[in-house]
Amino acid sequence: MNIYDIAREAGVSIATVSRVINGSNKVSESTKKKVLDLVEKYQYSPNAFARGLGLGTMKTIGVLCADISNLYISEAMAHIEHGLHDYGFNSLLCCTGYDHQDKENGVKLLLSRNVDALILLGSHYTEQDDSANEYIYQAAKTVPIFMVDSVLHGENIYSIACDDYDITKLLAQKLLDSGTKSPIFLYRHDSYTCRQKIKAITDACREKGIAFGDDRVFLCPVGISGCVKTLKKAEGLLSFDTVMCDNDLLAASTLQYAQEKDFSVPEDLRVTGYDFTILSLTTTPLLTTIDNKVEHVARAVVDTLVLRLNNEIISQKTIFSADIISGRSI
Amino acid sequence: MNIYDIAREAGVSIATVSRVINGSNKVSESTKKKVLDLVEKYQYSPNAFARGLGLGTMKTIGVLCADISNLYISEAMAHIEHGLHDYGFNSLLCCTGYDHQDKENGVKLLLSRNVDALILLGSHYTEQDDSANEYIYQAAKTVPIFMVDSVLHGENIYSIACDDYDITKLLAQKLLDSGTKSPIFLYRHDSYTCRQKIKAITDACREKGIAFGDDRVFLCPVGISGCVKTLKKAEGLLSFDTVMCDNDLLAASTLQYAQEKDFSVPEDLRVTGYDFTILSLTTTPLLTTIDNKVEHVARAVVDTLVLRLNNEIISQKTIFSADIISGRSI
DNA sequence: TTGTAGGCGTTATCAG
DNA sequence: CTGATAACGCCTACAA
Repeated sequence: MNIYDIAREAGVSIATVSRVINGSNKVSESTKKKVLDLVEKYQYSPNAFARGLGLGTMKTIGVLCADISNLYISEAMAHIEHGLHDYGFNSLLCCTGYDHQDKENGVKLLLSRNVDALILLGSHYTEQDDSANEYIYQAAKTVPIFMVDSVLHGENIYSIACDDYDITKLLAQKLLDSGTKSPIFLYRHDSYTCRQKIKAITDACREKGIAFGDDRVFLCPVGISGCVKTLKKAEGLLSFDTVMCDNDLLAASTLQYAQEKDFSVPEDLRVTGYDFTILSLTTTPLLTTIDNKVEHVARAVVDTLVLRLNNEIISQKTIFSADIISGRSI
Repeated sequence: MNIYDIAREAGVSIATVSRVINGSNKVSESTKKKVLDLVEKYQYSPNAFARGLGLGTMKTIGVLCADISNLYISEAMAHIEHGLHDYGFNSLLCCTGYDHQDKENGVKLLLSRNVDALILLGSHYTEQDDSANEYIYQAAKTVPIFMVDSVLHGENIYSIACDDYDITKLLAQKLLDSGTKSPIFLYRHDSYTCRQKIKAITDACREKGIAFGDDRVFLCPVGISGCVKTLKKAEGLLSFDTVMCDNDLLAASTLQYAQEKDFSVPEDLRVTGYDFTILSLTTTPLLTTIDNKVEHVARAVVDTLVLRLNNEIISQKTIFSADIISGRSI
């Protein structure tokens, strides 16, 4: 069933049918009704590919993320999808994992699907070595790119994130002011925000005359057990009274470690998370964490994107300020 | 840059370019190289819409879910996306929420985008009143439909799920055999699996001569606080020594309630979750929960789908058996 | 091995 | 208000 079939049966031309479908007002009520009745009767719906070919768009946004099962990412995705949906856009999802080549392939793949824009969700898409970001600059020549939770400067690239440096520094200062003498930092994957956080903690420590070097930063293997193992190994290398984590899962894992060691939190060990996910509300004790405003960020991404696709002038960088959520873990 | 541009510059016809692009072997090495060089030079990639129009497919699978930020759903989605990706399919995601009309609209929307198949992810897509499932039967006339975690019988509809009834009954029996006298059940949204679980608990209780009626089944409002409130209200209505939950989040929330009331788990109150999500591993005590094999299910969905699209004969119903994961909450 | 030409189903631009 | 027709860009018989 295509537009010709409808046109034939209605006794009109395909142009008229098209007009009716697309709500042109230059159609008489009688013919409009005739056509709409047939559309209803046959449940006709125009072929999306043909339409896409003609219009040059299928109103689809490509969304890349490293891992949709990540708590923060999936929540961000929920908001983004919802927002895009409201504007009539669909989301083509591509989970790339953390490998650089796979990310590059993911971008290429979505571009080959003629998406209208690309959202790079999560701070794993900005590499420290800027030449590794070349594929993003290249992609930006084809469609506008929206970086969520990382900042990258370039034409047709828009960044929406939180002030992770500021809030982490504030949190570190708060910890140092209230008794922390020897913090360590845990992360699972390198990322833009991760680097910001490490820098913030380093700066806060320096200002208080406390040592914080690379030796106090630990990369954890996968899983809760990976984190626990890392902490046990760390014990042998240095002493620590505070564990600041790149995300809530690492923090929750640290709580499990504390339990195993029979440390009480926060008396024996202080722990902080990040992202203010549901995990921070279900642990014992509740986690002190950072609310990085996933909903605001998501809304900003969608709004910015839609404006950009309407060729309006928009800001290349939007930064929200995060909040410290006080749990019972510090 | 389109196929004509490439053809012109290469001094060949578009047919030849097309052959090269699509890896036909009936092209001489020299012309192949000439074309590929230009493809590389201009980074040419065929227009996906035109291709889709001609071939009748863009190798896209529509995936509907109620809420991608749900822990179980997002994990399932991660596996499904990954599997589809490996087979060269892309995932068009649509989060519908729990409202019936929105689900129906979601299906219609994805169908209008000419997806090759539809995955209905999560047990919220099968309504008790079968006439409410009519939209699914209708959709199945257009594309094959894959129900994940719920079972629906119909032409071109394929169901992949776990034996939620069996495992829940087993869990309930285990509880009843080890001291539980007055269980209650908590859920957040009605669903196929939810109904299975209630039935299983009811049957297990009846067999032990224990009362379990509708008065022991509670619908919780949103959030941890919603669950806590529900439990506090329940206290006034009846007594209970065990809280069986429709998912881990409700179980984790119940632990928070227990903490507030200064109940120790499992001595004063026993709690069980469902889905074996990360939550069950980060609470104190660890949750006893059900592993409903998200990875197996996801793999089966993808494999079944791909076979079906290759017109192979496949089973309409695949059921995995779930496992009880022993935590410390019972 | 290569080229020609038709078809995929719309939308949009002109005429009328 | 309506219709004829040209794009849109690709794939693929069929011919050469």
